Amino acid sequence: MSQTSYKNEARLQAFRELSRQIGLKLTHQRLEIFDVLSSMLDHPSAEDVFDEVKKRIPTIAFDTVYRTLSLFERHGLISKVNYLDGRTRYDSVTERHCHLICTRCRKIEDFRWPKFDQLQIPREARRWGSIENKYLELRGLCKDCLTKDIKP
Amino acid sequence: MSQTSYKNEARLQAFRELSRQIGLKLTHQRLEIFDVLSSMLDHPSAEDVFDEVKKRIPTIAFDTVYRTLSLFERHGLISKVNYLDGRTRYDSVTERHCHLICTRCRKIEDFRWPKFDQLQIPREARRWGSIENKYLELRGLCKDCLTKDIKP
DNA sequence: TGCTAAATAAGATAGATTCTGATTTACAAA
DNA sequence: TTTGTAAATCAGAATCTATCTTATTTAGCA
Repeated sequence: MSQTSYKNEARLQAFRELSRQIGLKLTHQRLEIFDVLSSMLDHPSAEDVFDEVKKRIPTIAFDTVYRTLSLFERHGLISKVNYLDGRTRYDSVTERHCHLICTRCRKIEDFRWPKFDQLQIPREARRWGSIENKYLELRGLCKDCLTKDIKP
Repeated sequence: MSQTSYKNEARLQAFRELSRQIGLKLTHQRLEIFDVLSSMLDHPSAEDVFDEVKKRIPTIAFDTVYRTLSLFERHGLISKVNYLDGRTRYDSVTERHCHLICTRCRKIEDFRWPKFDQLQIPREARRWGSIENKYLELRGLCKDCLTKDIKP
């Protein structure tokens, strides 16, 4: 029925497969939401995703997008960025990585840091309980904002 | 005028000194807010701090506490924890440390990890811009929640 | 093809954060 | 010490993100 040409058929196929394994129903909305997020590389908020999906499914409700992103994240199909500008931002990349965050323009970039990934968690932390996730943000000013800073 | 006996005179003295350097006015409210936060070791939210401060200054406005914590954080006098349960949580400890966060009971504990602090930031990240802050959370289940999990 | 549990739409609600405008206060300078 | 002024505070309203409710629709199975 939908005439959408998916931007990323391979990732979408993997998504279908994973959803089936997890037991999530494959609705038209979910496929579009995932496809839209995959094509947005700037870590959009739920509202940003909603605005894009709306172009494909005009009747979609914000709540559906919001709830669906949250669902995907809970099941590890996507990841989210915590940086507190009040709104959660999402990322279709789930491989281990951290984020470079510009505290001025709020741009978020993915970043891989194998040395950090390999670092063993100290015994003291392991005694605390069971650690399931390491979440790292590197914050500062991106190059653009730095140069703007010099000549404002 | 105030009969409050500050819990931590030494830290408060350092706070006064730093405030002066930064150019922040030393109001009765600010001193109480800082002192209250220093005495709370469980990473309280703005509202938690407000509830405590209210016992000392019954007329204080929530907005004042909220804005003041935000101000302190911006100037590095205190730090904040990002974990998304919707509300920001604060910490009077500003020395480099990271957080152990229980995703079930939402308890937050400070944790020092020198090996991580010493890790050099890769060139790729330094090219991105100027990194001013490394923010790390270790998330999982604390011992209490783990044992509850076994016998519910 | 029909059944049923799950998903969606739409709008209301909750809850955290921020803003506005009037009043008060810290602190510097006279 | 007194006074002037910019900054801080109070009180409550407004905003904005996130969540809930209920009726309707749909995916996936028998």
